[in-house]
Amino acid sequence: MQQILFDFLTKYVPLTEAEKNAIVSLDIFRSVKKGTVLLREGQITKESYFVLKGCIRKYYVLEGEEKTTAFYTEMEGLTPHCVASQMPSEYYVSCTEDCILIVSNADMESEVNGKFPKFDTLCKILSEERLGKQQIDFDAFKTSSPEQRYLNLLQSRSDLIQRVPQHQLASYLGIKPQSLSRLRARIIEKSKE
Amino acid sequence: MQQILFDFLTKYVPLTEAEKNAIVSLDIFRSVKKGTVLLREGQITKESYFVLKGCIRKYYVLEGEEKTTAFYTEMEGLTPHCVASQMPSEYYVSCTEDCILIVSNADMESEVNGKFPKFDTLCKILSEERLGKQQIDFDAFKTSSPEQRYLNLLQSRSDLIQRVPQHQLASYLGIKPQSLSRLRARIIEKSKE
DNA sequence: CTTCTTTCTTAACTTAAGTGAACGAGTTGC
DNA sequence: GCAACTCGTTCACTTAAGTTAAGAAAGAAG
Repeated sequence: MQQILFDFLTKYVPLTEAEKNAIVSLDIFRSVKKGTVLLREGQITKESYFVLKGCIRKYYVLEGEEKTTAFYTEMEGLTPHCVASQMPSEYYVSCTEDCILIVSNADMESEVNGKFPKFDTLCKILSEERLGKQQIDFDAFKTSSPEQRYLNLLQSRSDLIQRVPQHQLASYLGIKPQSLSRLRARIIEKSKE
Repeated sequence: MQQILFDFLTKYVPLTEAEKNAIVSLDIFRSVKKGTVLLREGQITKESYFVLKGCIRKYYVLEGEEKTTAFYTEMEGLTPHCVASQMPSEYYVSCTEDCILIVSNADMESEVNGKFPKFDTLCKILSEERLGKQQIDFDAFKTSSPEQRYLNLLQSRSDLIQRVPQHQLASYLGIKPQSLSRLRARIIEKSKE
């Protein structure tokens, strides 16, 4: 399991054996059961989550309704907003599948950064990469209709459509579950012609 | 003008006189006329833009139509996706007003970072702050209707509604100009009751 | 000042998403 | 095995956004 992490990291920066051992000694690997809530609305945490296996989900509860805004799967990470702001979280984070996660602590990170400046560079690269990717995603969302968004998802992250409940997918696409059902029926109808 | 920049920067990290002089000597301040296109689709640039005064706008041209996805006003910055990827840009950047900008070059930045490691820290803080803010914005966009988005904009960035053409605002809200007109009329109608 | 263009609004009509309700399939728990 | 629950789908109806077109208002150019 650790090897998966090292394979991922060394794509960005080379790591010495000492550095690898330092990472392992942090004891950050954690197995989590499906349905576990990692963060609740109102909580303040210093933990960030990185998915090695499985899928975690971020959602708001607005007027009693769950609104899913993001899924994180293999090799994707989530640092809750409240980690930086130290304000109560506006949203929940939970596991939609059994997961193997890396759970890291903000304090711990700064300590590691002190010892290995390389990690600072790594964090900067990763955060800028994510910022760029997210901007593209946001732009695509703004400029397309629900149907286009669904077709787009089918292209870019078709695994999500298989592994995630439809009603969670719906709010991820910015619509209601009924509309997603209808939209899918419409697409199938079109493809028959 | 330079003082505005220093005031902004020293909110994040303290700066020595030497560092301030180093910044000034880079000759990065630029006055730009309204309507100037800073980046075109298909171009590859290494320039980032930071707005000291005025407003710049990011837009796609899809099927002959302009789709505005972001505005950057005072103390906001834009690093085009193509700076990191070195792939042709998918979008345009232009000035919606006369602007005073800081135009910085990726090569230049790494040079400055070498001399003053503090700037590396500053970049990391700024990029993480922007990432967090953008995630919140994206979530709010996904979980709300066009009308709610407009009311939200009225609260959080009412200046934009005054200073930016309606048809650009419309695609920023993910709708057509006609729908924005109608939506505004609807809101006024409601408030009369 | 006049002309041309861009921008904004309004209207009628079409299309798609929201809403509320109902139904069957699959789970869970007793 | 049966009741309770969740989940996905379908239907009828309502509401809002897309589309096409036309006209008024404001700006820019000559």
